[in-house]
Amino acid sequence: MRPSLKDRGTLTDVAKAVGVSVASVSYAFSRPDQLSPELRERILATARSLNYPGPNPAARMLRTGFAGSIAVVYASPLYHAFQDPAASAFLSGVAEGCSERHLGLLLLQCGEGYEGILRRAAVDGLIIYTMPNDGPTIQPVVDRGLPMVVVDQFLLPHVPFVGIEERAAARACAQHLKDLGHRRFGIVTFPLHADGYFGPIDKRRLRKARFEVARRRMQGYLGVIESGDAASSVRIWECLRSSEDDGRAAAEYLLNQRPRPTAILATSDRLALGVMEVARKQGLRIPKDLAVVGFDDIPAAKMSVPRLTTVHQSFEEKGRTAVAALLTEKASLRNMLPTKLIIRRSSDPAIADAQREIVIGER
Amino acid sequence: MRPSLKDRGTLTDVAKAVGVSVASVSYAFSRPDQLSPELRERILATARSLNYPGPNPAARMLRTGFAGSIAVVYASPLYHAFQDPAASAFLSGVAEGCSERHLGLLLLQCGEGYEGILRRAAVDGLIIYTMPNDGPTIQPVVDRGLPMVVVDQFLLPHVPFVGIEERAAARACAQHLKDLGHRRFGIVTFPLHADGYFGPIDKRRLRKARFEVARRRMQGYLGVIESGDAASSVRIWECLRSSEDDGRAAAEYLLNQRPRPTAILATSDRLALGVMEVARKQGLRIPKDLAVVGFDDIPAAKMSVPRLTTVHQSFEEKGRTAVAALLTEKASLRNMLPTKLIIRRSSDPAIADAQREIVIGER
DNA sequence: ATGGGTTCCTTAATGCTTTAAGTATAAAAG
DNA sequence: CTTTTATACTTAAAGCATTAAGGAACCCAT
Repeated sequence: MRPSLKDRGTLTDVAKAVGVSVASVSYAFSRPDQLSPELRERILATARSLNYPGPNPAARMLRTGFAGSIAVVYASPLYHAFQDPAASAFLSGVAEGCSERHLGLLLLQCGEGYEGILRRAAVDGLIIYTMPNDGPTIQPVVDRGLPMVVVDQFLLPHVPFVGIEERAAARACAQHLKDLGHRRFGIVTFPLHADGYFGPIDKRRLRKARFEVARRRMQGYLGVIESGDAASSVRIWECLRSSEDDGRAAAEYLLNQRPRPTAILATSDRLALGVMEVARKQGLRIPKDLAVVGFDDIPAAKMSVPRLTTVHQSFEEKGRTAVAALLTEKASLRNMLPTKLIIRRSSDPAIADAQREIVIGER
Repeated sequence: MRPSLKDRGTLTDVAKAVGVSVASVSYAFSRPDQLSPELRERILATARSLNYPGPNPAARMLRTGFAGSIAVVYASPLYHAFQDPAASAFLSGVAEGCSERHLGLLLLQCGEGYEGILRRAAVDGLIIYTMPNDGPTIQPVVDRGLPMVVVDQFLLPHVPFVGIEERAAARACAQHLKDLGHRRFGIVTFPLHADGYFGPIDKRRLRKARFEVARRRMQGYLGVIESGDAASSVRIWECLRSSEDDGRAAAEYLLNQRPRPTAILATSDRLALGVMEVARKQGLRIPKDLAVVGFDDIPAAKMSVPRLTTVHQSFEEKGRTAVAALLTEKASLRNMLPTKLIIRRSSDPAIADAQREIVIGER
């Protein structure tokens, strides 16, 4: 039988068995330079024979105040993070940052029932990712007083932020379509609120939006669409999640409006891909009958037919930056990463297939 | 300025300020039923005004012996886990299991330089995922005496295992191809050893393989290929990773052998997809000139052209099962999940496009 | 008035380690 | 032979909380 944790001794037991002080045993494990090699080996050998599992992590942490890992706090169910390409890429970047520094990466969900673990998690810092702006949810986390960073969401006072210029990027998308002559728009967005609603929405719901990223992208789109003198129309559909399925549902609504929109802006590529699928099924030619623009430039965006016009941003870089900002004493409060508008065939008939894409905003 | 952790007090300080015992303060935070609502509110209010961040997780853990999270130990660089569809799906299942039970999920990398964090990580259990059988790497982890589960790798004594019948599933793939008349085979596998080699390999390297999953799948393939009286040939290429790129490299080698193999078995779908790409570029028709079979049935397998014949397994289920096995007192030592051979067009010309697939081994 | 049951709070033991500072001994320097 | 320096180990003081068991005060029924 594998010896269980309970049968095992402590530093003190090992010290007694060897006949040295506990300090020596501690040094044997964590500071070899403080001991003669012989004594160290004797201690480690005795430890092995006593099935001593090594210094208790909790006691060590209590003493040193250092946990050796950082947490990412995620608003949606945790397993979504592994299914959504954007979240997945972000976590990939965070993981890279953690690995480099030999830190563990703790994934935490927040929401009702999870306050306990959020308060008790043994970590050295927190990366808060895309949480809605609902006071109570985040308060226990903030109260811990741990180093924090917020990513792709509303700001917290004195907490470094990592993200992109959402509004400007969204404006570029809308402007691109407007320049092509479009005047009747449809917008598909992932949730603005965490209330489980999906369907068409009005301006009021928009103004009170709790999810900052969605709110800003909408502001960007609408700012452009509603500016200028040319008459323009816009319909908005809010989804429950950011998936192709949700995009399909949105398209069913938007494409049945009369007059039909000639261009659809989606706050994510997955939504846009769902829209394109329905459009194609309805016999619409993209981009001739309908222009579609996504957001994020996930890998699938350049493999769709036609290729999807979208805003490129690097989620991996975002993850790495978040870790760096978390661990830097005097990190900048605003860490804005660059974006580029990538014009592909789904919006612009002038893009030949050989040309593939035009990049705007490259550095 | 946000108050930092250092300025903050302890349970004792709060107790003194309120004029009660530390026990009462502790109860105020973790066992409300032990206190009158009035006293509890008074304590919490004082705690807030003192900027007390709540019970210290390390101290609590030291006392209770419970960390509130479990770890997944991953052999490759952590960020690979977010890029590989199989690993990602597995973690998704683990995440689901953790969320359900309100546990945190700690991602740990193993390998040189990571012994420290592996020994010190504050968790209640460990899920060991696809580690190679290289004694020293895993020993410090095993020595901790924490509850463990191994997944998709070699067995450890008295440690529950979660996985599939690798050999049988691989046999089914090879048999399927043999039944179709194939006699000249190519095999593409992800690493058998952790030594960074890639290229053609011989039987000796195969026998000493350190990665159990690859070893078993190869045994399954070869057992079928080399049985019976009909003369058959086989060439094997070992890759550095399990990516489309690696599959392409393998195909460059295998498809240039003369006589050319008529069927290629890949230990993962990503490898198989890479192979198909190169085959197509070389003007080979699949499945007419070359049959290709993958493994895992990742989402991309049914979207490729032609669709990919493969072995279906549920990684999500594997993740959920692993968590359950880890947390169950008397978990079975062998938790074998079902697989199905999914025959699609990439191997079988008889599969019409409308038919899509034949499933063998469904329960 | 007595006994039993609650409710609310306190006592006190315990969990296990890290590390600055100190001591003893031996080796090197003067 | 004394003094300095280095090495090897020990002393002892934190670090912060949980929880079983105990006690005081009160209520209710008999």
